[in-house]
Amino acid sequence: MDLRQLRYFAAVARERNFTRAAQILNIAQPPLSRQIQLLEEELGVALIIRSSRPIRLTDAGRLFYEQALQVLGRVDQMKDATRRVGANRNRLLSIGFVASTLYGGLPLLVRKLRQNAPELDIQLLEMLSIQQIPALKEGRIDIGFGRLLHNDPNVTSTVLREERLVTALPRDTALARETGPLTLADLTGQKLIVYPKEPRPSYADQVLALLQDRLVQPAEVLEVREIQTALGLVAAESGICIIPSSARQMRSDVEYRLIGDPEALSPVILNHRAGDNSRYLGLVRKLIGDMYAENPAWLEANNLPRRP
Amino acid sequence: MDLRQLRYFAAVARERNFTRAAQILNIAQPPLSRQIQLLEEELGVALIIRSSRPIRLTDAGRLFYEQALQVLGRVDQMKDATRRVGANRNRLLSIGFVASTLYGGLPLLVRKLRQNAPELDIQLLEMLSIQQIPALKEGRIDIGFGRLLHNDPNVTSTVLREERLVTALPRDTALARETGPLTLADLTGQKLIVYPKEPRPSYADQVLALLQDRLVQPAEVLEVREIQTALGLVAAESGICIIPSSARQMRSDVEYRLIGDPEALSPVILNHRAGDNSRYLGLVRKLIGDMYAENPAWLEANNLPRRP
DNA sequence: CATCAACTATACCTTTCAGGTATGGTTTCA
DNA sequence: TGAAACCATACCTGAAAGGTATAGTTGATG
Repeated sequence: MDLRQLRYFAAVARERNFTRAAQILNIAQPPLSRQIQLLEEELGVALIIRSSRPIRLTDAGRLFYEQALQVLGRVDQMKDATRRVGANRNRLLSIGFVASTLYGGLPLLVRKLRQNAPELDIQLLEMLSIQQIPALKEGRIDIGFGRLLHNDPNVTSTVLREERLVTALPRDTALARETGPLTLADLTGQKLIVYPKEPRPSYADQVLALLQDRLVQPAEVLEVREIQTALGLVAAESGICIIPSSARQMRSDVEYRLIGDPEALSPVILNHRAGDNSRYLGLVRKLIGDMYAENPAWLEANNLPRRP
Repeated sequence: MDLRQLRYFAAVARERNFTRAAQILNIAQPPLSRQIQLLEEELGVALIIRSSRPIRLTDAGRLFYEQALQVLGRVDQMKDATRRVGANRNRLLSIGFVASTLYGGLPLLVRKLRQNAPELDIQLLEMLSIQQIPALKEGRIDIGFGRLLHNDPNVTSTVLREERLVTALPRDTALARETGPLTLADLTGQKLIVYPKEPRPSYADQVLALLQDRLVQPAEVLEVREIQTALGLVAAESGICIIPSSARQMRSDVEYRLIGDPEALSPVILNHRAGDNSRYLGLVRKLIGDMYAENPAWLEANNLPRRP
């Protein structure tokens, strides 16, 4: 399979006609026919129903068509972005982040970065904590914001803050009617939703370890792929979920209650390559320090007293 | 450019060594070298710094590397999904939706669909109202949930409900301290954020027309790409935004106030191909009817009295 | 129902280009 | 400085993309 075949297929799918598609592609009809056949053979799936005029797509073909358009669009964007960075001599700063840090200061940091270094091309990539390590080592990202400590000597980690945890609860439930913080023990017998399901170890393991250390037994544990799914299930009254405090902002139709236990914390960790002394990393560190020095409301609400 | 070149580049970028990458790819080093050169020529950008051992990537090369991995991953998923639909004889139902319908019943509809038709492979595709029309006509999607009426005779639209609008306001502002509904006239002189910026016409034009009909003049109009961006800016106190009522759930760190003017409504529209009498469309209609007949809290809170 | 135009598949041929081997040039390290 | 490792260039081969010609299929029309 290659991009050429995707382009060919998209043209046929759009036109519903091999002959016209071939004209548009500026090739002859028989090689177009053969390329589509090769594609179908590789996939082992019929994409086109040829015993009708105009031809029709199978369900698999319809799915493939939409996906092919998306991939081709992605490739075009990729070319544009690469040319932009290369042609303008822009410097690239790639930032990996776990979804739950999106509401905990990251947007503000990016805005300040853009103000302080307008020549920077900033690429934001959502990825799990454990995925940031190889990405840093391979140079795919320059810094990562995660929540999991690791022991790779090639990657340096700085705990920026310890963020408090909250329980996300369906509305109109007994726990939701409590007004003060809950304890981990209060969660005994609840149906617990954890994320991310894989790869492991992940934030899910942090939550489960926290409960186990307190000998708290949930009624059931449901593992899901990502935090948005988890919160959606909470909203649908399918269970409760423990999330970092700042991630409350992600969803307004559930209740959130702080967890009062002192160990109910999740670190926000800055990862970068060991020995990296690039000036943009220095700038990032400075901007984070400035942000924390302002001690804004969002920082105070979600975290322990700031480390010196 | 083709996928082969992306795979080759990713191997070189990973290994930092043409010779080793060639071994891994099971080809000889010189053709690998040449393919990378062809890629660089096509892009017009140097991706690799060869005057160092190990070789290094340029910034453009680093960006390209990460993007290439993502595209290759997407292609693998696409193959898997296509094979799954084709091999299992699953039927495919593709649903296009605007982001703001995500909290207005769509997840529940999808869940009910899955229960009622387990043989269905459901593809959810976020796309703007105006993009749903060609997607329906081309068979890329089967149904669409949008908010814009159109006049294409090949696409049938059904207004499911008229959803009330709310103003999203930064916290601790004068308007946010009002407790009852606002009027459109109350928004005079505010800095207004509208979305989506393009393509037009869009929901942004609906909002602007509403204000103009009431001769309401915002201080400024800021156009952004999508609702999440808009709400983020509201949270950052950069302005206010008019959104459909159910989309309140998307963000909890801003205030929302209903707009009391009777014309402050946004239709939720079901689009499908004219004459489409497939049984899944019938099932969707039935399930929607059932959902509305239950008159759940979310429906009552956000909408006008249900149509018969 | 038969015919015909439009369209897709198959057969065979030509051209292009991907990949191979051999060798030259460059970088790094002892 | 020399040698090893590694990347680039040159030239060759064969695989595959694309071409023309023709056979087979569908659907509309009389």
